[in-house]
Amino acid sequence: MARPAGVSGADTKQAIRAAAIQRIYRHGYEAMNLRGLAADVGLRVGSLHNYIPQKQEFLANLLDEIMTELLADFETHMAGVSDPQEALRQFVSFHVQWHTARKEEVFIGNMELRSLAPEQYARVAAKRKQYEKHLTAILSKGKKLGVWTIENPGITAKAILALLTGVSNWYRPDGSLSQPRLTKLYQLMVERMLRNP
Amino acid sequence: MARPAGVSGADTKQAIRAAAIQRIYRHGYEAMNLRGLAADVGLRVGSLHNYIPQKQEFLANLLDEIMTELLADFETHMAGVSDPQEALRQFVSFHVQWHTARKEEVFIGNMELRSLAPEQYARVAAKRKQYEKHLTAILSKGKKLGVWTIENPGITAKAILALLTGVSNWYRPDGSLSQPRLTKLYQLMVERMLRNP
Amino acid sequence: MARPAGVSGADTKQAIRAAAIQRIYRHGYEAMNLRGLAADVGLRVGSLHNYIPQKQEFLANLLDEIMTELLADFETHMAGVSDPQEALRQFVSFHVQWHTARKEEVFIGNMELRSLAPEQYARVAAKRKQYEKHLTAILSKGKKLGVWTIENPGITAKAILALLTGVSNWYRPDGSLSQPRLTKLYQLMVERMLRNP
Amino acid sequence: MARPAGVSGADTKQAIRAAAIQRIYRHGYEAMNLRGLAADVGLRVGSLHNYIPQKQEFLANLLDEIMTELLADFETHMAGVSDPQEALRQFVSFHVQWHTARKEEVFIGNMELRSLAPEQYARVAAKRKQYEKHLTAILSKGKKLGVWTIENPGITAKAILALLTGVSNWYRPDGSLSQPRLTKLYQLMVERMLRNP
DNA sequence: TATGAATGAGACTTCATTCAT
DNA sequence: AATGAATGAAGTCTCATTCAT
Repeated sequence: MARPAGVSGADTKQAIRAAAIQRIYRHGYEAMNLRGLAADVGLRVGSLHNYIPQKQEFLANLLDEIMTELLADFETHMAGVSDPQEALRQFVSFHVQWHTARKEEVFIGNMELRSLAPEQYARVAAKRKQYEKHLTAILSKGKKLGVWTIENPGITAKAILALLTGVSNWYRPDGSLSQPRLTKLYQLMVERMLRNP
Repeated sequence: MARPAGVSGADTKQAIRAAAIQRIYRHGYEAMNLRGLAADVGLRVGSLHNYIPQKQEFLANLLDEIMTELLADFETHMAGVSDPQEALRQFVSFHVQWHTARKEEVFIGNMELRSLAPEQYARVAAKRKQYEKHLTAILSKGKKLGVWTIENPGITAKAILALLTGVSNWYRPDGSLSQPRLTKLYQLMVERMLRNP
Repeated sequence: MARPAGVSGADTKQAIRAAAIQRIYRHGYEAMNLRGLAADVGLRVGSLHNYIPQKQEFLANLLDEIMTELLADFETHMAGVSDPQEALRQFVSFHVQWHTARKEEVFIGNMELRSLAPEQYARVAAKRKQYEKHLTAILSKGKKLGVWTIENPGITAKAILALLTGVSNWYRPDGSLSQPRLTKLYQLMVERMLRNP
Repeated sequence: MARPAGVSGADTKQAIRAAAIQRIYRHGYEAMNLRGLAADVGLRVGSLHNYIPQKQEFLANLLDEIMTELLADFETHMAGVSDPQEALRQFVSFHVQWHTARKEEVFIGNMELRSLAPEQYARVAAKRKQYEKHLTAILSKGKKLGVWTIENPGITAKAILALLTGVSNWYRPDGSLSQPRLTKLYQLMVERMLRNP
């Protein structure tokens, strides 16, 4: 069959992206086969190749897009904030929100780096590092201003990121904990960790 | 061909286990192919089936063994400790040590659950949950005794686990940070998080 | 989309033909894919089907056209020649010229017969045979008149054809050898082969 | 099924080689699909990959082997011959014999070079060139000694090769022409081409 | 006339697995 | 215990072809 009436390529592309994210999240990139992905969006496997010429490139682009969006959203969120204590609160609220709202994406963004070719890896890992550096910078600034006691801002940043990212492992939007309450909890934990004695 | 002189089946089995852990850690279970695994230990793929009759079962057993060892080691480590503050310190030191010394194993123990069949999954996940419950119990006890301010021990346990487990993402044994210093750092962070105001 | 200004269907058809000859010459009919052919002439593969409804038929027509042109040009070239020695000289000059000027076409005309369906094959091969018969007739006539010593005109014709056609394997129009000189060389070689002792 | 009783890999390898030569000869490398090749030798397509890991490499090796054997046989045949007239006679008899006895192989050795990757091409083409140089050397020597009138030994070598190789296009071992007679015919044609006037 | 979307057949290749030796 | 030979299912990808727009 040729092109069905009223079908737009852009819609299909979005559907494929969404389906791929779910499959990669649940079973990993290697286990995501194109046959299943095609079925998810109502295509035959041959048709998928109009949208995914190479599975490997598709993954690299997907991860790159995710990290790019994360960074862009982050910069929007943090615009105009300079006080480190406020910046940290905003960082936590941003991170918790993104990592609960788009947990599948951040999960594969962290996990499937290992499935990339070296050059692709470098491209995406650099963006991941950049995000981490934003947090390190906030901590360093607070340390310099004396608002927190931090011995090693680099390690502390990694620890905070691990702590916060862990939320995506268990949070359920339909659970008993509201987003604002959740954010508050994590802000408290992080602030206590840095508190002057 | 007959068995080459000086080679014991038990040695080969250990070598296969070690090679498999490295491969799964680096590229995931789905991407670990038996041909490559066989090559790692100097066998042909046909011979591997003397040790690994089924790839899927092999993974399930591997994950089960890892969790079993973790729990056994944990119980040994914690024997005779009952004070919650001391218990928490010991939990942190144990966890950090295990998750740096055997980071590949804990990583695949967390990640590759998704590659298990439902029944296998249940078996392993139960042990993982059991480990988490040990921490929750410590926190609950401390809360009851009033040594910490904890609103939700369940969530706090998850947060602490995420925080601590994160160490396996970046720690290098040949880096500048010694194990005791690392442990001390994480103990401090965790204690501050729970400290009464 | 509508037809771009200044583009005529006949031009496109010629461009496709030229591009196809180059691709078939260089990598063979089976390796010529329509996507690449379309790209060569600035079209998408879907548009190509306005000009090439069936790849297989396209090849058959192409080969048929080539042989038809060869025969027509040959008959024009040979008009009015009847003396066998002069006829042979004209045959050589014609063949060398055609097989250097249009070497891609004669090459695929010889090689890609095997890619035709039986019925298509018969149609084209008959024309090829007809060309060979012209040479055989010249040789037979010369033998009867006693101007050459030829034992087997059929085999000799095949040998001369192979000898002459070989020129297309190595001749470069921008090389050091001029067309007239080249023709003279081959005329000499052929005449010597047939010379009375 | 596993290994059938009494099957040797070496036999299978030879059978595959023979079947591949026939298929490539008849329809070209691109049109030779592994499914059909497997069927020819009574295997499933998956089994074929024990012998042909990569189709492309297989072709390159095949062509390389053919040229290597041709050169080796040639050197054996020409051992101890130094007089150029005798050498030319021996060249013709060798070439005609090889190109009738193994015409499929020489055909694909000539034709399928174009299906090779550049590096593979260079490897095989060098051997082809080497063979041609043997003939050029014979002609040059005869020219220097004054036994033949040759203006351009390079072109003459190409012409002779084309003439001789053409035999593989039409010779049938079960035809009316015996091998010795055939050889004699071609020796005569070649000698006449070079004869002093 | 040109395009983009879709198809289905078939290509090469990978892989876990089986089993006679 | 190890190997080589074979299998079949499944994987990614290519391609000629169709057709609504």
